Amino acid sequence: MKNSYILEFKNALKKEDLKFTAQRFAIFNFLISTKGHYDCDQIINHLKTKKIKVSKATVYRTLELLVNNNFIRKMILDDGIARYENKMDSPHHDHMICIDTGKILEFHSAEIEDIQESIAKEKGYVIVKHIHQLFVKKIDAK
Amino acid sequence: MKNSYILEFKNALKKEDLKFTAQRFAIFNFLISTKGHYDCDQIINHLKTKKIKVSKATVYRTLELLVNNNFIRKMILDDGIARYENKMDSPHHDHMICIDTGKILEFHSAEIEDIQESIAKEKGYVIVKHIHQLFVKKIDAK
DNA sequence: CACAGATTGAAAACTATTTACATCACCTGT
DNA sequence: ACAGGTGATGTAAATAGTTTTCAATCTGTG
Repeated sequence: MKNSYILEFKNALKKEDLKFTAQRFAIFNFLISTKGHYDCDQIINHLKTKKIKVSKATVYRTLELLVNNNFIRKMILDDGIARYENKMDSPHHDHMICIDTGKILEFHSAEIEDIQESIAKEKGYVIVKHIHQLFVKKIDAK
Repeated sequence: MKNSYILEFKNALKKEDLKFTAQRFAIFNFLISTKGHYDCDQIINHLKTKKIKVSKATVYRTLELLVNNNFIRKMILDDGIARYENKMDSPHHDHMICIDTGKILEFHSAEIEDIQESIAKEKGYVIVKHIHQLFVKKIDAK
């Protein structure tokens, strides 16, 4: 992880008059150093393997903080469970989820985004955010 | 509601060896006669105004039945709450949700669907289903 | 280095949904 | 019409993810 990220994190905390704590940093550090998509339990388990114990409450509180400060992105699949992913190194994208393996791939289409925009505009709206998830399976799987 | 729909419903029940009951029909009838998007509580409340009392458990059980038989469509917004809508008279579409009013509009773009397909194909997948929701607000709202 | 106030962890509270189970209703054969 | 068996319903408890409460602990500042 780039050193500047830690600074950005500390600045974001300072801006909101929040304290830099070991728990907050551990969660930030894990998500910012990976490209995966994790839910709350996976984050706790990962930290546990690193001998870092953080409570569920703190994880959720920190995740909300990181989302609000644009360090990470929250996505809710249709199982209703929230996953979180690094947003700092990754430009906007949407997701393909393999229904057999659970594997999550990313995709992006400027074309789709443009069409979306014009559809909203046509009805007198602007898009604030969007969710676009493709649930897929391998072509060769029978 | 077209009479043939009732027949289709009865046939679907028969096919699964399920009984035609007042509760099942009330829920089916409400959703099939409307164009809106409703969650479980809204459905129960609506039926209550018609003096029909149905338990939450039965509503969920019936909704699952109706989804499986393609009478209705289930959509989960990112608040994690499931909404259900008539699928019989409505071709496939996606949703725009106004973040200020909660109003749900429908949209469809064959162009987007085509691009989606080719994106999935490119990675060796086929799309089984997809979720595409635009969270929007009125252009003139400040 | 002390202290006010923020943060944490544990457990309880919440919310939507699902399940267990006893009761009730429907369908069939008589 | 009636009895019996099976499926359906309602109530309440169980789940599961997430949020909140609150006492104990830690942090940044003076």
